[in-house]
Amino acid sequence: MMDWEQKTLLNELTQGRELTNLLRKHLHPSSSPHTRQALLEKILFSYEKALSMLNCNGFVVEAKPTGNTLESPASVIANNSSPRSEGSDKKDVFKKRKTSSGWTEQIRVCSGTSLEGPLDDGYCWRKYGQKDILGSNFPRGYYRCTHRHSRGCLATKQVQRSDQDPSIFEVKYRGRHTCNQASQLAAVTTKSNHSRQKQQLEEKQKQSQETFLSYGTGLKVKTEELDNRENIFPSFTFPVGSEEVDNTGIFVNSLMENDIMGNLSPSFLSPATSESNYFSVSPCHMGSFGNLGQNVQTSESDLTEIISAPTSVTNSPIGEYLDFPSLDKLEFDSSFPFDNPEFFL
DNA sequence: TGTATTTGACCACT
DNA sequence: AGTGGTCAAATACA
Repeated sequence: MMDWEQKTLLNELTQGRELTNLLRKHLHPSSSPHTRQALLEKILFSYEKALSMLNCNGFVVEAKPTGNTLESPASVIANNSSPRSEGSDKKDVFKKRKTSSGWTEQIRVCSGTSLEGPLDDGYCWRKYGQKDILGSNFPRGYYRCTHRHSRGCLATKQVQRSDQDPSIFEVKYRGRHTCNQASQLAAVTTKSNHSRQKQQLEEKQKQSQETFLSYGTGLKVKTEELDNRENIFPSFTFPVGSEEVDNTGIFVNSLMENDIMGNLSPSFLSPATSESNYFSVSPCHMGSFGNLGQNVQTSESDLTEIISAPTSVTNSPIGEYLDFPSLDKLEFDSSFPFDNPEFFL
């Protein structure tokens, strides 16, 4: 009997296949390029989500030996080989202990004088565990996305209060949020007026800014070193055919929402100093707090703001990721092996 | 009553 | 064997 993850995986793959067939029908020159691009993004998202699920469940999709993957490249083994599933009446789940190398992001949040706990980072988290950690005065809380089951979102995070400064919460993010990508893509495909999007976003930012202010001052976020950055983009692919700026915007939009906004939740933070890994919260992006939930759409213009942040962030992992949207300047050789499956691994 | 949190137990990893 | 991550039943809460 299939569990929900398998169903979700199957659905994503099936959807990818159907969308690919649909795209094939739209390859006719008379078809709208926007439609093709939208279909392409949906296909990419479906496969991205499926691959993400596989990565998080003990499969290794990465073909390249990176030395930082969760498992060796040779261990492309299905999770049903787990000892726990053998001769056990417990639920057939794969429970693999995650090592530090599996973390995709480490963020330190200081909520100033408030000791109420870490800030809402814009996503809905559900606590599923708490553990006393050796050498730490405070227990570590384990959270996963509220929409893990309903939308197959595999994002998780750990929150632990700092021993040195109890007002500091160390937040480690893992996995990407896929729970809001569908609505995001739908919004992109149905909206062509970006200025209107920006206007709507600004309104939301304005409304939620008051909420942010209630959190107090002194918020800072520190990005830690990423042990294996390929986990952030486990199957990163370039957009195919960037003949239009809008198309690239769609790509950036979806990718940012999926990977940056998911893995690096406080990605709306702007760099505070050029030499520090600390990020101060820029009020202009704080609209993301509290209401950047599953259905909030991030406009291209807003993303551009984030992306075009000073290059000083290149010292940080976030900065490096924020640099990638300059892909819109990339040009692909017509001989680029898109038909080579290895490229997509 | 549905949803979120707590918490002890289980299990993988080192 | 110790430690940390996750599960799931019990409990709390709106």
